[in-house]
Amino acid sequence: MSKQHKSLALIDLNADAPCCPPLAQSQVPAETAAVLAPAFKALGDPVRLRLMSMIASAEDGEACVCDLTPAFNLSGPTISHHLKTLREAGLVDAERRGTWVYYRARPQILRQLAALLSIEPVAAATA
Amino acid sequence: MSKQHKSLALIDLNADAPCCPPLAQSQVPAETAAVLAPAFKALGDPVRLRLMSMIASAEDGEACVCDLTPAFNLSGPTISHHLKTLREAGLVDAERRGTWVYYRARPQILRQLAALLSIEPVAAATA
DNA sequence: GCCCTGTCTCGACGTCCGTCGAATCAGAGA
DNA sequence: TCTCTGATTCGACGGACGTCGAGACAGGGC
Repeated sequence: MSKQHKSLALIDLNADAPCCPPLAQSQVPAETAAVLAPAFKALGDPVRLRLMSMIASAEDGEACVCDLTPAFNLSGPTISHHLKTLREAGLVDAERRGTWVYYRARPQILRQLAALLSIEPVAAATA
Repeated sequence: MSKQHKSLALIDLNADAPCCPPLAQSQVPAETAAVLAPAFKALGDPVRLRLMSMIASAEDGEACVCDLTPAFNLSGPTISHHLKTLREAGLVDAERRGTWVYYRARPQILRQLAALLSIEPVAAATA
C-alpha cells in the first residue's frame, strides 16, 4: 500500500498526551494550525457547542440523537449535519445500536485543545 | 430589526475567573454558547490561530502588525481583516503607537475557553 | 412481507467568510 | 505643507456554511 499521504496526520488527535505546547508559549506551526483549527471551527457554532456539551456531560458518557434533537428548534437533518461536523472534526464518535444512534465525546482531543489554550502561571522551564 | 447588537454581554469575557464550568461537567446554556462560540470560531481559521499564537507568545507580550504580516503569504488587508476578527472576538487588544499598531493577547478569555474545554479529574468544589 | 420510526443523505437556497486591489486614514519627517 | 510608510476600510468575487424539505436507508414489530 502506498503512503496514504493523509497529509495532515502528523498530529495524532487521539493521543493521550497534549500534542503541542500552549499557544502562548511557542508559536503554533502552520501544519499544527491546519490540523487544530477545524476542531475550533467545529466548536465555533452555538448549536454545535451545546451539542458537544450535551454529549460530553451526558450521564453515561453518551447521548442519543433522539434526546439531542428536541433540545433545539431545528430540523432533524440540520442536527444530523451538525453532528456530522463534530464527527469529522474528531470531537465525537457515533455508534448505532438498533434503531438509535449514540454519540460519545473524545476526551483526548478536548484535552489537547484545552492544553493549547492554557495560560499557566508558567512554572516555566526557564531553561 | 438588527437588534443583534452586543446584547449578549451577560458573560464577562474579561473576568479573571472562569465564567462557567467545564463543558463536560454541565450543559452549556444557549446564552453562554452564543457568547463563547464566536471566540472558538475566531480560532477556527489556521491563519488566525497562528496570529493568535504569535501575539500571545511574543517577547514583550505584544506584536507589531509589521512583524505579523510578512509571516504569511497573504495581503496586508487580509491580515488586517483577520486581526479585526480576533479583536471583535475579544481575543486581542490593539494599540497604536506612532506609526505602528501593536496587538496584545487577552489572557482572561483564553483561560475561560481553556477552562470550558478542560476535562479535569475534577478537583472540583468537592468541598 | 409490510409498515413505522429514527437517522442520514441529497439538492437547493440565502447568507457569511476569506481573499484581493484600490482607496483612505494616521503619523513621522523633511 | 507635502510626501512617504504603515495600517485599515471599502467593494467585489468565489467558495463555504447553516438551514430546510424530500427522499433514502436501517431496524424493529406486526
